Amino acid sequence: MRAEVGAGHQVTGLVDSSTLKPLPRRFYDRDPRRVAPDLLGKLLLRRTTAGLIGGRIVETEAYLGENDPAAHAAAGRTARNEVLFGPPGYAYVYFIYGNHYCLNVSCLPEGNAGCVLFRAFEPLHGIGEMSKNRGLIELPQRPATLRMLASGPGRLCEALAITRVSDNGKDLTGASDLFIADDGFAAPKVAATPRVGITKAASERLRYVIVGNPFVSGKRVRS
DNA sequence: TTATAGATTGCCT
DNA sequence: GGCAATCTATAAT
Repeated sequence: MRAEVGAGHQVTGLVDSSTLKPLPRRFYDRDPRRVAPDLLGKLLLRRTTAGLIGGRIVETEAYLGENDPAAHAAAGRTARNEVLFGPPGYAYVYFIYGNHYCLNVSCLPEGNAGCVLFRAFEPLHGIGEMSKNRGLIELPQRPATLRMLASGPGRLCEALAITRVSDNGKDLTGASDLFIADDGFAAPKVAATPRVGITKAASERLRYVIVGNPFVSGKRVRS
């Protein structure tokens, strides 16, 4: 039997949003292989006119910059990826497969193009608003349908209404509407697995998940 | 200028 | 489990 959703995960409950402050820039001024696992358990949030929406990050991937063949930065600096080469803590949003956006945060100092891809979060705030953004008519009640909100990088962006035009280059550490916060929750157990959906450097274990969390994308988490 | 692969998702069998 | 959708960046003519 699968554990009840939320049990063991929504430990801290819903924190007063006014107390949540963005993680500082220095958090991102490190190797993405450290930033990515450290982001697990943090909150990815957006302030909207309908209130606070988002949830707890449960899955991330590290991309290492120009020397990582799977990274967008591998081709060098272009108009598309220039945010990656800038200072840490900024949103890099790109459009993929003609259908979906993906959200990353730049890491390391200016000139270094490392980043972390956000792949999934556990919905906590604004379930109704995020359902609307995802085009879901009825509010999800069961784990299986709650997973449809933000388990996967494309779904995650749609749930938060993230697009390249509106969010690429946005400072995630400042007073912008999009930010990442620490509410004190600590991920019980973290695992590193191969990255998803890539063909180059596919054997590198640079995908990080909260072990056993039902909101991780894909079918099953390897431990 | 044309071709192709892509850090995905959802619908079909 | 297979594959179409749909568009963009980049490689190939």
